Amino acid sequence: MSRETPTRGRRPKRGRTRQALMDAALDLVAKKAPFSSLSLREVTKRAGVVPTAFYRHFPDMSALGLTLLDESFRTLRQMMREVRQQELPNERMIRGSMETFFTYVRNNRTHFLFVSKELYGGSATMRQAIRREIRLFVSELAMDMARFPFLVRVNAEDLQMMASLVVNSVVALTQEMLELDEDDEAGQHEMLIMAEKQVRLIYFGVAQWRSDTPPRT
Amino acid sequence: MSRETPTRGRRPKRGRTRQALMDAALDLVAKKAPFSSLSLREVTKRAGVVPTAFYRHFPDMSALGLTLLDESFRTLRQMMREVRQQELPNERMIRGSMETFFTYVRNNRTHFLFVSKELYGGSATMRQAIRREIRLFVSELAMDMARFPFLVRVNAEDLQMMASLVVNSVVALTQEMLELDEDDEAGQHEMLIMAEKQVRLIYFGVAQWRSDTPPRT
DNA sequence: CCCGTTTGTGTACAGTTGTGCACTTTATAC
DNA sequence: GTATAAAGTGCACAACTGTACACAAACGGG
Repeated sequence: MSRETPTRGRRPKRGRTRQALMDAALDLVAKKAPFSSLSLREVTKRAGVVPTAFYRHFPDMSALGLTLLDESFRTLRQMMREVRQQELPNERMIRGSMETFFTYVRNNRTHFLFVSKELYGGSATMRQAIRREIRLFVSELAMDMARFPFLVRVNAEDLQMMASLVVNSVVALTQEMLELDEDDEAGQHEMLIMAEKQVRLIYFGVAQWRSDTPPRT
Repeated sequence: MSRETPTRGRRPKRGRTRQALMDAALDLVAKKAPFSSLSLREVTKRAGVVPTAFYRHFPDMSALGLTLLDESFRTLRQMMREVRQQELPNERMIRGSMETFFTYVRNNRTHFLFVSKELYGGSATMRQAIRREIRLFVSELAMDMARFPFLVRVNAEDLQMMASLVVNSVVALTQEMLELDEDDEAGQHEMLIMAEKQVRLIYFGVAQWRSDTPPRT
C-alpha cells in the first residue's frame, strides 16, 4: 500500500479552500438564508473544512461578505461599460440592454441573490457598500443621458433623478425575477418584457421633461 | 411592610406582554438587525420577560413576524384607501399623495424598517406575504388609473405595468429614505421632492403611451 | 534534501440558542 | 370567596456558536 495516510492533515488543495469558502457561502445563500445570518461554522462545513481553517483566509465573516460583494460587482461593472460603448440609445437599444443585463443576471444568479438579500437586510457597512455601487451606475447612466440631444436643457439634478428612476426600476424587477423559480422561463421572459416597457415608458416621460416645468417647487 | 413581594411571579401587566413583545421586536429591528435574525431570547429580554413566557402569546418567532407584518400594513391600507377617494388625479394630487405617504412613513418608521428588511431578506413565507401586499397596492392603483380619460385605450396588462412602475419607484425611495438618519430633515425633504418628480415624469410617459406602440413584442 | 511558511486539523471552552417541564401567580367567572 | 384558566417563572439540557491554542501536513525556494 502506497499511502494510506495517517490520522491528520488531509488534502492539499492548495489555495482552493478560499474559493471553496466563497462558493459555499453563495450556495447557502441561494438555498437558505441571507448571508448576514449564516454562521462561520455552516460555511466551513459546507466547504468541507474545519471551522478554524476559516481564519487562514478571512479575519471574520464580514470580510468574506465584502469579498463576495466585490466579486459580484467587478464583472458586472465591466460588462456595463462595454454595453455602454455601443451605439447611441434608441428603442432597439433599450431592448438590447435589457436582454443582455437580464441574461447576465440569470448566469450569475447566486451572486445577485446574495446582493439582493444584503441590500437592505445586511450590516450597515454592507448596505453602504452596495448602495455605493448602485449610485455609481446611476451616475454613469446620467452621464450617458446627458448626451441625448433632447436632454441638453435638463439640469444635472434632474438627470440624476431620471437615471435613478431607471436604475431603481430595473433593480426592483431584478429582485422580483430572483424570486421566481430558477427555471421558470416564462416568468423570466415576462419580467424582461416588463422591464423593457417600463424603461421605454420612462424615456417617453423624459422626452417630455423640462427642468422648470412644475408648480415652482 | 406592606408587600416586599416574595421571590417568584412578578408583575401582573395582564395582556400587555404580548404588545411588549411586539414593541421589543420592532425596537431591536430599528437599532440592530433584521427581524429574521433576532433570537427569541433577545426579544423576551428586551420585553422584560422570561424566555418561556414568549410561548404564551406566539407559537414561535415567525408567528410574531407575521403579526407584526399585519400590524404594519393594516393602517397603511386604510390610509391609502382614504387618499384614493379624493379628487381625480392631477399634478397637485401627486404632490399631495407623496406628502401624506412620506409623513406616514416617517411616523411609522420602525414598522417600515421592519418590512423593508424582510422584503428580500426574510423567510420565504414572509417575503411572499409582503409582496402580496405590494401587489395589492399595484392593482388598486391600476384600477384608479383606468379611470383616467387618456388611458381608456391602454390594455389591462399595460396598466399593471405602469402601476407597478410607480409603486416600485416609491418603494425604492422609501427604502432609501429609511437609510437616512431619523432627524435628517433636509435629506428626507430631498427624497420627497425626488419622489414627486419621478412620479410626475412617469405620468408624462403614461400620457404618451399607446398599448400597441412597440416593435411588435 | 531540508527547512521555513502557509494551510489545515483537533481539542477545548465559555456563551447563546430554542424549548420541555413543573411550578407560582394573577385574572376571571361564578 | 373560591375554583379554574391564563400568564409568568425558573431550571434544565442538548445543540450550536465564535475563537484560542498547539500541533501536523503540504508547499516552495534554496
